[in-house]
Amino acid sequence: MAFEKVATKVDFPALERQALKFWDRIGAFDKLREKNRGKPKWSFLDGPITANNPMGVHHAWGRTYKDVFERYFAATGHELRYQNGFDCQGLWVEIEVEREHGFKTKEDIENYGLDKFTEECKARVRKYSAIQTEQSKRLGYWMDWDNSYYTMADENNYTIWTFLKKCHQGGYLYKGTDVMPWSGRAGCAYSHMEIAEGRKLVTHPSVFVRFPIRGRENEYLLIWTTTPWTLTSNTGAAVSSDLEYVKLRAKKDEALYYFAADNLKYQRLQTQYKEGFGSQPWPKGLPKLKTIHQFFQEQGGYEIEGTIRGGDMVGWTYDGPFDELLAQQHVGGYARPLDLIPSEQREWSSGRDGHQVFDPGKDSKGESYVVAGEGTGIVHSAPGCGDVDHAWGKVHKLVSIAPLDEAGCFIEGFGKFAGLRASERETAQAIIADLREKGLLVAVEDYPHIYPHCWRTGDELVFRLVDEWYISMEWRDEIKEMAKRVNWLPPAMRGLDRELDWLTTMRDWMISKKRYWGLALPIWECAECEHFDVIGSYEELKERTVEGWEQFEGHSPHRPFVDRVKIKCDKCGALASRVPDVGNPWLDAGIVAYSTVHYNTNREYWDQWIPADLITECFPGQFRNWFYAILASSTMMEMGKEKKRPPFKNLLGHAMVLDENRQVMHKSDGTAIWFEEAAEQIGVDVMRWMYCAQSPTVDLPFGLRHPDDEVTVKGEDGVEITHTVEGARLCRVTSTPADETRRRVLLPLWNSYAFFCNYARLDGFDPNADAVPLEQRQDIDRWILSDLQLLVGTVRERFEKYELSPVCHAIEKFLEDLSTWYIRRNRRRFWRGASEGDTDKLAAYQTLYEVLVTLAKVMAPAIPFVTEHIYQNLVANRIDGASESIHLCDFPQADQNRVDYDLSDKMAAVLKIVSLGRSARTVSKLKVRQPLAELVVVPKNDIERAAVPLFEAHILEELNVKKVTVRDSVAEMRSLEVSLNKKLAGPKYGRQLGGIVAELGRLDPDTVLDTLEQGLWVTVTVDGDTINLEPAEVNVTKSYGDNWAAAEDRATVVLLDKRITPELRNEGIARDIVRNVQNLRKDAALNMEDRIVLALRTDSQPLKDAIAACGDYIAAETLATKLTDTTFDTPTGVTEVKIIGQPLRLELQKQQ
RNA sequence: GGGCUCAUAGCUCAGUUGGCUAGAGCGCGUCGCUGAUAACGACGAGGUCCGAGGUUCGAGUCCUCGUGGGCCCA
Repeated sequence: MAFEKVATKVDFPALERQALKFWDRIGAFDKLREKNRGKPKWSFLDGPITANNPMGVHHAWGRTYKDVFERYFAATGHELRYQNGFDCQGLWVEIEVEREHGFKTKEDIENYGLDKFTEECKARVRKYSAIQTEQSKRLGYWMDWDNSYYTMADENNYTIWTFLKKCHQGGYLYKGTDVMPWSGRAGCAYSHMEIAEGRKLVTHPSVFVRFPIRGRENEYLLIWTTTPWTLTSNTGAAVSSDLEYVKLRAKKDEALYYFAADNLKYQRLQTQYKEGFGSQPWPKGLPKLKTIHQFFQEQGGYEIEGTIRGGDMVGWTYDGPFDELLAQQHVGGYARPLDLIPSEQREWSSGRDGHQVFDPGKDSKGESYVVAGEGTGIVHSAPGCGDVDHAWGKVHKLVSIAPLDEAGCFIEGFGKFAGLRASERETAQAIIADLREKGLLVAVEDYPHIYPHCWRTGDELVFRLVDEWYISMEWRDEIKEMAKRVNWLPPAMRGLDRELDWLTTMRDWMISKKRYWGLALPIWECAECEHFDVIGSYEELKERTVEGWEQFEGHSPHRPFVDRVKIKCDKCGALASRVPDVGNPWLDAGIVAYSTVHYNTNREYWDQWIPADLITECFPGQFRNWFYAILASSTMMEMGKEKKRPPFKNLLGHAMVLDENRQVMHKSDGTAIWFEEAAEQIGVDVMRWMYCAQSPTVDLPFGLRHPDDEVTVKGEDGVEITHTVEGARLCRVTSTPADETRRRVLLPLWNSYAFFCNYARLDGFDPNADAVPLEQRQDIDRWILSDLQLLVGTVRERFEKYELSPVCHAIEKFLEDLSTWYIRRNRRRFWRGASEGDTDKLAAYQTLYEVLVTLAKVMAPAIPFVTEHIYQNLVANRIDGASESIHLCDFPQADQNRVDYDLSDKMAAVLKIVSLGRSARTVSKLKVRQPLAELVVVPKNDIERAAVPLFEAHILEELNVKKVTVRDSVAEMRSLEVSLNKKLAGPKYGRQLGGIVAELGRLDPDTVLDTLEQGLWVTVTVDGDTINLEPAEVNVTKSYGDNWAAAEDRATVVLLDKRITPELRNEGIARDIVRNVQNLRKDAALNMEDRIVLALRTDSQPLKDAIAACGDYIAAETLATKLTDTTFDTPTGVTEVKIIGQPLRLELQKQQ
């Protein structure tokens, strides 16, 4: 069966949709799994994708990696699991469901009903996981889509219970108080992992406040803060013992102030004022910050009365700014009842009685915590309002005063501030007014800084003392050991270093969240004695239930049903209830190396698939998210085992997808590109190649979405798509990088394939014919086949190392050689008319056929669609016993016996010589159509020397010369002129310049050239001085006379004979005529094989001469049966052209 | 202030264990090819490989110190 004709214009998205249908029809994926069943396993573990929104192009990079590696390892004969994962639980889902209902507060949810609410969360996850599944299929992502895992599944949740029980058994699980970033709107704390998402530049009123020192009349500590509300809860003032503090006497009221000497004239945020905060500029209209010196000058001036070391201030006590508040007067701190305050703190004095100056000491690197700089060198400390303060307070016995409730508002005990929301601007103003009234306010200013915000509600976060559940990180060293057993890729990312860095600095892991939709923490706490226990499985819970089981049974372990189950307290026998908190979602994702591989339910299966060979995800954030969570989970699950298993062997990270201008794309401003927009406008193969070829360390500038330019794209079966699944209007997407990729990779591949097919089809090439033995093929055939083996070897090697970008670059290089040299050089072998027993032509077909088929197989993992199309036309149904789909074929093997390094070197030499020859033509303005008599090559080595005769025919044809000769030296054809580079030498030698020039002229030019080529200095003697001239200071100009055009590359020289004889002139004209006739044939829509009669009319004698001399050549090249100078009555084609500036009329008549 | 990371052509980036005469694409300029042709190619200009030291026979590559960007954490 003949090959199908291939159009040179191609609609890639349409072709991709055909391939999808084809795979569906033949059940390609199932057949692949069947083929590989029982073979060695290659295990991929998917990091769950958040099933909360449709997929954008930023998701597609990682998903492409996943598919490409899976396809490669399937093609090399491995059994795979193909399990995709969806991340289902957490605040992000709640927020969207809340939004749909217009809920504002947590009460709204409780009033609505937890059962209905969590059911809707589940429904949302199901909806978007279905959408993402469809989108992923369009990406060509081959997965076992009916078997995706969901982190909300029972097995996932119960396996986390197992994990948490192990934590508890190890003594690592505890309930703690800490100061956590808290969102009043969301009503919950954020773990430190999460707050990074919402950091924004904002301006807050910051205050300089004075604290009266007790026992020192009219003397004050000067402190500074950007959060005035925390002053209500001040209990301490931190200084550095090593720092020098000034005593400043203000003239206004004779008050004496203490603060760090360096701060007096310190210009705060000076860099930011000039250069902005990272990428964000200094806020418009905000004045530059003043120095403390300026404040006091403006208030009447000051005098410095001396200095004091911080160490001498430690132990001083002072009056707090809000000592009148009830909260400040409560022994042991506020606002917890005394019996819930840790016992060692119960004796501590109240805030009011405990205000003191202390030195928090130095950090692990020996640096003081308190430094001069932004503030005053005296740091206001409120252990109930700041995490650092909290830690200091524990050490220095400063009580915690916690002013805020769940909504972020002041509680009772804070006087007139009760009920005010801490993050409101008015609250700060009320505090400031109060300070002013009391005479404690020294200065107020607007201060810009980057401050954490709730990443979902946009609320400013406040720091709040909370009860939360923690996993202690005492075992962090064991996680580090686990991290070290993993191969972190790409090496340039230094992933291990980053992870170890995180593991070193990370705090205890806060795993609770006071919300509704998520893992039910399996912690049951006794209402009477506060004893708690952790349940490790469904069975264990069932066993220990004393109440509520019947209400829970049959439900997933989610709120509210699991909350109904009560157990008996081990300690006091009272009823214990589940703590109402849900779990941190990274627990859900962290456990998947156990839960989804059935650790608890099918250990044998788990044994076979873990550790996974590969995980791959987008880098930013994952070191403290999934990479961390999965390592921590596995470390705990393996604890106590003799042979501890890492969850995976290789971790491949990649950078982010940005827009074409390297800006982050946002859903909110319409710049985020939806997957289907890109897929149907750009084409998935193109996108996939972009992702694969990109270095994983570099952000990918994908393209641009034009939110004002709405488009309609054709989907499957030609159905028009106008909106995304979520209802967003489809918009135009442009991408210069994608256009370039298509032009540079996909089109050359396509054109090469089309070229082959269209000739093979006319010639009736039979791919099943006996192969022409290698030794009977041309050298150029053996060369491309040799390079093909090398390519296959390289690709396999890089794939095994998970280095996709070099795979693509090697393929691109090969494709370029194929397209611009092999096919270009061999075109005539395919064109020439069919004749029996033309072995050389058959060899050309067989060579190109093999190259194309192998190349398609090599490229198939990356671009599965177009390679399938090529395979279907070239192989399937044409070769006996061929696989049905390219993705059912084995990945090519390199055949070392066909590698010929010597031949590759020689071909590289030819390419260089030809390039030099073209260069010589270019500089002499001798176009290639003009034949020339001779090319002289002076080779630089034996490879070049041998390459010239070996590939003589190609050189002659490519450069259009009559002969090529090799010479060992061109010294006799060359004249040299030595001169001085006066621009360099002038300033250096001054007056001696003239002498140097004269001396240079006396030297033997060949010797000078020889010296320079060895990189040596040229020595001359001027007026008795020996002068050594650098190579750069001496120029040697070479010339080869009027008859030769030269080009050289170091030792390689080519010379082109410029002399055009009348015969050569005629031939050149003939070639110009042929070219114009060919154009005319094409314009007249003739078929390649159509015969013509050709009429050439001209008054120009040179043209007539050329036609007379080369008529046979012209006729043969243009398939003219006859040449004439009489025009036709009804010509098939007519044109007037100019050859060497002379007019010529061309007419042709098609022969029937 | 600390950690990580980056710095190579006008732009975006390659550059393996040190072996380099430092490359590619885009852009720019000049030109060519002409039955793969709405495709394609060649040639050219353009680099103190951020700076300074060091190790080495040899450094874009390794080390130290700076400078400047980015990210993260305080």
